[in-house]
Amino acid sequence: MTGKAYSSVWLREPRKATSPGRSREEIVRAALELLDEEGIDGLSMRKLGAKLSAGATSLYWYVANKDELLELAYDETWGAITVPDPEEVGWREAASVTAHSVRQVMLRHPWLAHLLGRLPALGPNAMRVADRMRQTFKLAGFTGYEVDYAVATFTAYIYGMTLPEIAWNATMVDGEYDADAMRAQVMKAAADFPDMLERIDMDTYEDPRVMRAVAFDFGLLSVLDGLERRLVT
Amino acid sequence: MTGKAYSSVWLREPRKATSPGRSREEIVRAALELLDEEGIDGLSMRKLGAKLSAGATSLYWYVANKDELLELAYDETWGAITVPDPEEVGWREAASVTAHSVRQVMLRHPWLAHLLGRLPALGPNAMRVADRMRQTFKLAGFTGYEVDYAVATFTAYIYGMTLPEIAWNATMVDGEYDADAMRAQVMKAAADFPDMLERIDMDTYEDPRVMRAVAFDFGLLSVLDGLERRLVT
DNA sequence: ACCTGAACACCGTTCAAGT
DNA sequence: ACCTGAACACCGTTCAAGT
Repeated sequence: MTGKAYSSVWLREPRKATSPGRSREEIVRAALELLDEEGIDGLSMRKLGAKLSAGATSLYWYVANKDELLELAYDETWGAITVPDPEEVGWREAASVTAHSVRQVMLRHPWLAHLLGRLPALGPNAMRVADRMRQTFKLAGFTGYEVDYAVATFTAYIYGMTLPEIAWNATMVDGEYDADAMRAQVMKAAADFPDMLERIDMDTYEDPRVMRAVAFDFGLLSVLDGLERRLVT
Repeated sequence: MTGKAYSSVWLREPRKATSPGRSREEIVRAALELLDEEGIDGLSMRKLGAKLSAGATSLYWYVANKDELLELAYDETWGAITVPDPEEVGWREAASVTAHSVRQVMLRHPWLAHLLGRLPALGPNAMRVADRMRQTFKLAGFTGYEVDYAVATFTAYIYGMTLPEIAWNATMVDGEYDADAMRAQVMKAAADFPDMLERIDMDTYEDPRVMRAVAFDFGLLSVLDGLERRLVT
């Protein structure tokens, strides 16, 4: 039992770029547009083909399947992330800027939420970011496996915090909800839990955007403090 | 523009349970089996219908659509989570046990990864867990909005850490990969990043399960320490 | 009150056939 | 080397019709 090799776009040679016809870049760019405009369900091979005035199945010449295409689009978004050089700004500042940048990019491309737990991130852009993160936490003083643990904890926080935010935006903002109706209904759901009700009584639904941002900073501070504490003991 | 009301299974009255025919519980149970056995793509209304020796469309009598069914299955899994009473064991112990319990349940139902960022969690079981978590962090000393921030940070960490673990399991274990081939291929992907290569040179792929568990505890300790630090300042 | 089958409007992917 | 259309095996959901 040799097992089948793990497969990913990045581990295969791309079609060599010849001049005529379509190109992989063109296809990925169009896919990104479709994803940003219509979300994860808005991207189908047929629609993408149509957008490029091609048959849906022509795309399979450039890309093995839809997942490969998503991997390419995925990595593209990693390219937009700012990771300052920790040597220049210090590790805490570098980590903080990175965290906010990842959050912003995720909020700008909500369809990323559907890919994060599903596709490997082995593309060059994702690698670049991962490498910089490692440097950041090494500079902080972590060594050996602890560098990985620190990076994992840090990114886990960012993902875990931003994912529900995306979900919220999707159901609330896009769903053009009625704030008061929503509030009443959540109260009903929380009816048996006095502690939950108490919370809802606060002005929770006032300005969710600001709330979310404040919460993010609060948690980020906590996580960085907690990681720093590992260094002194 | 009044906006459409936010909708969720929990906010509608269920069909009243009459004796004959199928029941919502029966359907949800069958759906859970299908999800656990075949994953998120294994659940289709047609397959589920067949499993219950019914026409696929019969299910629409009990459930408005597939998402509602998923919401019900989703909440069912929250029922399996252990949340100790913080008054009895102390807030740090309660938080720690809860974190490990959530991770275990997620690993046992990997399809949860696809729902976490997508569906609201307003079911009774999810509410129970959320309520207990709030109590835990209130006991720790948080007040007002900070209770929410602390809970959000805590759960963000758990989700963010476990999600990639599920993804890893899905591609690696289920894909019955060849460890050495995998290793070589990731090296190729990381070729331009000396820092990444250095990491791969360590015995990273030795026993991922243990590594993951250690990493989880490391991060959990950090997050709880970081949150605790918010209380003293 | 509950269940059905047919039908609609979609999917991703394969493949033989074209240029 | 690149593109095509037809075809296969699926989807979720609606709805008129049955009992």
